[in-house]
Amino acid sequence: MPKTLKHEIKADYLLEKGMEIIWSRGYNATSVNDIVKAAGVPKGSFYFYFDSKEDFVVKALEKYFATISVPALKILQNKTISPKQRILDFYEFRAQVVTEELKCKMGCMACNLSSEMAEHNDNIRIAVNKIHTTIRQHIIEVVKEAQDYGEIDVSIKATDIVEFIENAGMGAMITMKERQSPQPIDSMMTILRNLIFK
Amino acid sequence: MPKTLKHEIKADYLLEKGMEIIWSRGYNATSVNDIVKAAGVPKGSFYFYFDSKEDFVVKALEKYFATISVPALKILQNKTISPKQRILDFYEFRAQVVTEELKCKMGCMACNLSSEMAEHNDNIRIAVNKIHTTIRQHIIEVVKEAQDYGEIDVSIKATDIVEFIENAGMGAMITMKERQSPQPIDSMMTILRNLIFK
DNA sequence: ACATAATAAACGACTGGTCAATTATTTTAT
DNA sequence: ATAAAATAATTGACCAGTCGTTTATTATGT
Repeated sequence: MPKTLKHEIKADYLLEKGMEIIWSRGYNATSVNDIVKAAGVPKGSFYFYFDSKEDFVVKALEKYFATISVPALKILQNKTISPKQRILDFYEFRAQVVTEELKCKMGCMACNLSSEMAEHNDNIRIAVNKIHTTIRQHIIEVVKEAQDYGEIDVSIKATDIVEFIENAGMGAMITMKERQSPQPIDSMMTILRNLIFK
Repeated sequence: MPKTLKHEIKADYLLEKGMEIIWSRGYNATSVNDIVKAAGVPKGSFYFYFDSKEDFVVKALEKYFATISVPALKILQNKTISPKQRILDFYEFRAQVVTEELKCKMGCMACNLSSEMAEHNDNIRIAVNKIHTTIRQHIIEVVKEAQDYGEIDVSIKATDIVEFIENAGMGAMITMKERQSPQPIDSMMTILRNLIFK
């Protein structure tokens, strides 16, 4: 099992092309053929770079986290801005990506795969859970900062409120796809600004 | 296209057996073969009772609403109990179903199908949207009652808060499946009792 | 006899995955 | 420096099985 530079570049190209398809159509509606066709690569090559379709999706999730989630998490670390404002900026940024950049169509890749596969595929379940746990931990840290700073009520535990908001975000993305409208995301941002982080 | 009693009974039997499979595995991971095998019916018969797999799923969603959602909505109509308490009872009931009866495995059928299919199948998207809209409307009515009754703060619009909570519920069910634990649902109930409907 | 209900068999297309053969690159021996 | 050997990378043809759907035929009740 070699790991030359060229090998990694081509594997990454397959991941890049395949990620979008699986993000949009899900696991079972995406065939290996769809992926190799999108990348312009012969089908036989796929199994030189990846053990299986499942292996590909786990690695695509890792690439998703690195390219989509990490940049958003960076907003939370900007110490020149107050903790509460950083959190609002973070959610504003994600809201803008899913509604404008992704046109209310695809939602979040990890949420989609979790909903479709968590019950039936442990490797995928663990991969999405790792992503979501990491994201939550980063937000919790800043909520605690905001509580220490006196910006957010300390009467409710940071972990509980973050979990609640993150769950609301997942649901809002499903509803957004269901209505083909950014309204559920906009509505959620209003609640965040006026009720949770008032 | 006949509609005798026997016809409807057998079609309903197929829906009953197939509903659970699609609820658990989703649309693309469930084959027509899986459905007819579970019902002990020859494959050819399937297309005597249903136009297509898509038609079957739309009708399975209608059956889902009638058998799963309607009994829960009845709790909201119990006028002997205060509006706020009815809402908490309603969410408590649903929490119990998904965690205990369904063992944290299957979540909500309409949410699952919405996440998987909304972007790519308009008939299914419209069917799940109809279910979710109906459920929300019933909850909104009781929230407004509670606001008139002085039990709930009127500073936030009933539609917005209900949409937010319903979205959080969807996300909590995904997280529940992802962690194989009732904790996300329990955590949400805590927030509902102590923060939203305090 | 006749319409309706029921069914097995079959359709072409597609599935995830394998594999032997071919080509490209690197290492070794002279 | 060069030929030989070894290893790595790449490929399309192919596997057995399944997909959703259609159809021709048989069974049933009137």
